[in-house]
Amino acid sequence: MQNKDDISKKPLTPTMEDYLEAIFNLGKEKRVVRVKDIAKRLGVKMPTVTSMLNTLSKRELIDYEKYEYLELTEKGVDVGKEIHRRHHTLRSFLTNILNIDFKKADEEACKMEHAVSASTLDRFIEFMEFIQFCPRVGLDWLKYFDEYRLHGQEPDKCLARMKEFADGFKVRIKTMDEVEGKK
Amino acid sequence: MQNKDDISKKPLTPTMEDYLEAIFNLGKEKRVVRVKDIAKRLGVKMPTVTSMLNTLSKRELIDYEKYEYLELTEKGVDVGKEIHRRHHTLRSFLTNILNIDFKKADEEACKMEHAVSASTLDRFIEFMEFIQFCPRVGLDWLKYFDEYRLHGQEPDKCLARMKEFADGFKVRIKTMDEVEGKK
DNA sequence: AGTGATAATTAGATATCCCAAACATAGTTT
DNA sequence: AAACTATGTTTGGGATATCTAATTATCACT
Repeated sequence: MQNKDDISKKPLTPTMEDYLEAIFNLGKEKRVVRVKDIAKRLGVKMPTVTSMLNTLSKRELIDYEKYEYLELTEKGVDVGKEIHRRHHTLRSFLTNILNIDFKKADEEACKMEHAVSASTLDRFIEFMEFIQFCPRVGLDWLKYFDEYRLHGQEPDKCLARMKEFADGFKVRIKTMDEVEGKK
Repeated sequence: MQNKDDISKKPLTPTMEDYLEAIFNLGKEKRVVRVKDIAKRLGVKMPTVTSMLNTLSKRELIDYEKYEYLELTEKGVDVGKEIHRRHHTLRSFLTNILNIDFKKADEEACKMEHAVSASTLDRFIEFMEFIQFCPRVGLDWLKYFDEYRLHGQEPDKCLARMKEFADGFKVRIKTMDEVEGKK
């Protein structure tokens, strides 16, 4: 009993998290999850997968009998889903905000997902929501980031962009006033 | 010779990077870098440090003879400096943009620094510069992020904040026009 | 110079994660 | 059903990074 408790308290390694995420994703994509597919997805060989499956099974994160189909337990699903959420969020930040190409963003999100706590991840989400919704700077604003990146902050251009930006802003506010029927 | 080349090509592990960063930082803080200090900084025991020093020495990242003072080689300095740069940049993003408290930001930056490539890091830097300098949304803008986080996007408040924001914007543009002596 | 405290190293063990080679099972084809 | 092919597992071993306990070196002080 002591034993069991210890196991459930021991934190998962990043590697374990990767396996659980992969199994979670494969489970959605295919009828059954195969050792071969996990190996391919994670870039490791099959024996490595088998041994990790034994570890995850001992930790009660998957149901697994050798040569049989495998399934995540409830606990395993929770972890898999959470890691997937982190991956998706971070990749979204890297592609949509920083404008990094998908492949690279995906790779780096995969490493970052183990470094970032749930609460920090929530901040990322809030920040992205903020940019999109309120104040209505909106995604257009990020176009200026693109220009900034490509042309630098040459004062003239910067000023011109600022005006354009402020004008668009006024129009939006006016529109919203009308829509909401307020002064 | 083959051997040497192989060593120089093998990528550094995240752990090695942590040691190099720690040594780099300690080198700036103290006259000499001690095993004890590295151990304390990284939260490991001294024998662990000794064995890593041997590894780093073989890799020609530090100059090290047992019981003697140790120093980073040129190569080691490069790595240490780069990791420090990543750490600093990511922590700055987490504290200044996402408004995460220093301690937590520092911890997570320490893990993130190994996940992020140099080019992605550059994007983080550019993004932070963009927010500060051009278009002059500026750091004030981030105050609205705070409010957003705390109060959510209630339409009324959001509109009010938008107006405030646009007004501040006009003033700034006017000021800049005058400063730059343009129409 | 001798001694005691502090620092550093060696020795030996453990845990994690990975592999290749050999073996075993399951599935498919003839 | 026998043989062949896919897939999965076991065995045994290597690399990395960590620890404790025991040993050795260095430093500072009297």
